[in-house]
Amino acid sequence: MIRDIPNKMRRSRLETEETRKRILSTASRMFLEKGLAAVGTREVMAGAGLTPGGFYRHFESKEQLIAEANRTAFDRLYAKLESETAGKPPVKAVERIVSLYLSQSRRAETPYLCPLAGLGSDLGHSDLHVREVAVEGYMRIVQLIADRLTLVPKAEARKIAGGIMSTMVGAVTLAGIAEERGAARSILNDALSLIKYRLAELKKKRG
Amino acid sequence: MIRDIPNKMRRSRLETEETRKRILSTASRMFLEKGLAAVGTREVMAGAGLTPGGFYRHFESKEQLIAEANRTAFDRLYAKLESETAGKPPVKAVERIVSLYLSQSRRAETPYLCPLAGLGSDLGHSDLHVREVAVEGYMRIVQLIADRLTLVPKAEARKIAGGIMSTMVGAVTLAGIAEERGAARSILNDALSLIKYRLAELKKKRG
DNA sequence: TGTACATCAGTGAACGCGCGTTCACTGATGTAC
DNA sequence: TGTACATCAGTGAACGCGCGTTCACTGATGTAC
Repeated sequence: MIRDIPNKMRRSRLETEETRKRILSTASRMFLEKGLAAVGTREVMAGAGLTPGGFYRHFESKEQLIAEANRTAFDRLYAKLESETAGKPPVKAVERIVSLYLSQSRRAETPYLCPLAGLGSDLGHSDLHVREVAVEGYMRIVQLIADRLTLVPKAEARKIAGGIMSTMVGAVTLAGIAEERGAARSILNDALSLIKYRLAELKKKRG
Repeated sequence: MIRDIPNKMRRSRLETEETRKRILSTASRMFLEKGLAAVGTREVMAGAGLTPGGFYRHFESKEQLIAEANRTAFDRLYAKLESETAGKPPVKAVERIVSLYLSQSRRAETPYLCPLAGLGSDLGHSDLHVREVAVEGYMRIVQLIADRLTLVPKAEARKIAGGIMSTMVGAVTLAGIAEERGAARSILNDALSLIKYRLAELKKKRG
């Protein structure tokens, strides 16, 4: 993982850009797994194969790192949900999104993807810029879902997508608390049932 | 708020018990408002009119305080939801619970009541004991809701209550991020719509 | 009921640690001529 | 194209702060007789 570039070298612009992306990717993963307060700038830099001081060549502060790492996470999540639903019929696409979203967990095979689910309350206590990034990410994903609910008018699709999003965020958050207990599974199942109930009604309308 | 007991006095057992309750009540409020990491033991003690050192006469560690403060918050929430729905018909009672739950916010008039909503992801990153208290609190509230869905079999009522709980927790968490933006209101409205949609079906069945 | 003493709630200073951040330094990169 | 120099990515030690926690101390409470 750590590249074998000799130390104390100035890097080319390309390498600098790659380093920055590596820090963001590392930070994004660590924040989602452990929470914002529990991950320090040293730990992120070490994870990216660097020493503490270099951090401030790329970011002004930890807050800025948090904001950008979350943007990175939202980008990755959005791209995944988009590619996994490409070409699928409307309701099936949404069901796929819900299935993917609800499978986020602390387990290594299905790591957290969405800052809203992995860091929800942390984000609520963060500064304005971090919250803006989070709200923007929320809006984008709600829109992605709404765009796949083509059976109903756009305004209604957006409302339904918003409701689904709240349910998914709550379920993943709660399952994260109840992990390693049977409770986690039933929390996710109950949330899935509620969402499917609403989607079933849409199918009925069409049919 | 601070009682005028002279300093450096040993307190009677009654006073000691009152002090402990005051610390828990203060901590509970502060944690819900600011998050677990952002509130220190000093700040809690000062809020309760005490000095830092006294903390360890009542609690073994900050983790223990967190666990007990959350239990206190769940007790208060449960009591409120119970008293506010006493004597109400089934679906109306659940609608009342949903309305109360969704009105939690950072505003002083409607402070956070539920650790799951105010501290969700923080709890997921806490130690086992804290998570156990949270899961227990979750279970109690789900059961409270299920007990008010008498129109359907108990197992189904529990599933529906679980789904509603995820939706509410997610919505309040997201609204907390989007605060001071129009988004917060629409997040809560969309969640309410999804829940009402499910409850409407129950009423239909009965009628 | 009165006296002597151990208990322990609360004080406030101090400890040690980890954190975000700063800084002097290094030396290849990129640029100016 | 070649040379001289400013730039700046990365290093690793250090700073300062706030945190959780500890501790010697105080003196009223509660208890033993």
